[in-house]
Amino acid sequence: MQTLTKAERLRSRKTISLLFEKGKAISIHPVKMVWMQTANKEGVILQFGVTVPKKNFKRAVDRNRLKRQMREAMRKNKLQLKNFLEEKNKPCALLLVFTGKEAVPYKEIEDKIIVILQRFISGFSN
RNA sequence: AUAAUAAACUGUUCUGUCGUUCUCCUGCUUUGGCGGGAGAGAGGAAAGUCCGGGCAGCACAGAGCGCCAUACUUCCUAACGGGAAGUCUUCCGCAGAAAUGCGGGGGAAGAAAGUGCCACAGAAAAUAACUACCCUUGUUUACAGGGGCAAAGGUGAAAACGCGAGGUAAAAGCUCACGGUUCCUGCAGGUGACUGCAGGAAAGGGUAAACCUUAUGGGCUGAAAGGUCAAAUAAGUUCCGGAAUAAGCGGCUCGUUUAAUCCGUCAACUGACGGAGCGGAACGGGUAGACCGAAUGAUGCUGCAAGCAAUUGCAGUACAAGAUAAAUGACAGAAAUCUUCCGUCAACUGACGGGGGAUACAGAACCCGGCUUACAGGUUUGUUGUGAAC
RNA sequence: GAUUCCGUAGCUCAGCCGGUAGAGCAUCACACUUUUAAUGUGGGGGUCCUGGGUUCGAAUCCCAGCGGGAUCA
Repeated sequence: MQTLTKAERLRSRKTISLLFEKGKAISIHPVKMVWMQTANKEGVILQFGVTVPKKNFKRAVDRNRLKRQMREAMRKNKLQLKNFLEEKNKPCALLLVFTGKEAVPYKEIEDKIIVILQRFISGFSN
């Protein structure tokens, strides 16, 4: 299912600030992913959020568009990750940060996110 | 016809797949959710946060001082530093010999209440006097002292009303004619700023986006305001109730008096049903949280009327986003508009076919009224240039 | 969402109640030295963020914009 429900979004301010403090990062230009394990309170195996710094993109329109594209790429490609995490029973929180200075086409964002997820899965096993 | 420029209006459409927020209907369920269907889902500037309000909390006897903002007139408005219509003045463009007219931009309380400042140059930058001119004293030319004057010279952004005549030792609004400026008075027009005419007075550089004076307005803070709840409660859902409710009085588990609402449908003079609201019971989530504030309003649209207009009144009609690490999207295809290239027809402009490119500025964050700024393409109007025809 | 400050030489900053824009470091040339560094002497380098306005005159005063920073749970 390529859905994206409210429970799958990372909404807690506390978790987000914790992620920036203690989370581990995987970076492939122009996207950086911060992740950490969480306690499985709500029965959700995976929570993620997206963010674009205001410093690099002044216009709200540009930021919103990049966030939508990243969210869309995640929505399409998260199924494999979800199954993997369910096998291990290790709930995780992810945060995707767009670190590039200029906007890139959607295709590139999607490819890079797929690479990041694969690296995350292979790195998590070890 | 075309190009430039200014203003106003407008702000691309459709289909497919997957997905998202809210509302309604519905199925399953461990009551937490999961699935299906339908509907609604960014702007003219949502932006900048430059003004003005609503709203909320706090403060508050009255007056004064201080601080901030505004400043021609009349009107509009909830209010405004906004808007409309005007007055005077100045600058730019065009027409014209000029007067003046048309279009556009700026300015206008007070410099005649007081204080300050005006570099360099210049005698002097605001109680003027260097050269020069005139009178006079020292024996005479020269030179020096005293006095008069402000016409001529040069400096400067700016030099003490302009010009002519009279006048004088030499001069000077010192006097007079003409002209200009400011103020006062009267008359006429206008709601008014102001304009015209007549009379009188005065000589006074600039600067208030220097201090300031006058008038008017402003209590302070800002939704991160503020409120309810938070380890068993709030919101919500389901079921039940019909005076269970509210206020006052009486020491008060109760009694008594008064009041007992609003909306919709059906019936018909007083009821029934449903909902809001009220009471009770059960269930009931998260934890930097939930809910209220918070989506019916100075609201939009249409028509009529008043007004030059901004705007206002009346009637009808509509309900039109509500997110919160923050929804309204991603991808693909087609159409439309603009532009460019090639080919054909045709003949200097277009038609047809094909290929390429572009479709802006920009994302609600409590809500309104303005202002400012950004903006592809299109439409309309004004001005100017060029070309053609008459 | 709200409040507030700043923008001047390549860099860090003065100058900000108006009158020709400066300092330190850097850079260039010369001297000193066998050479380099250090030192000394001299020089160059500025749309004072942009546009408009007030004024005789604006980096400075006023208005609008652009860019950057800080604070408020």
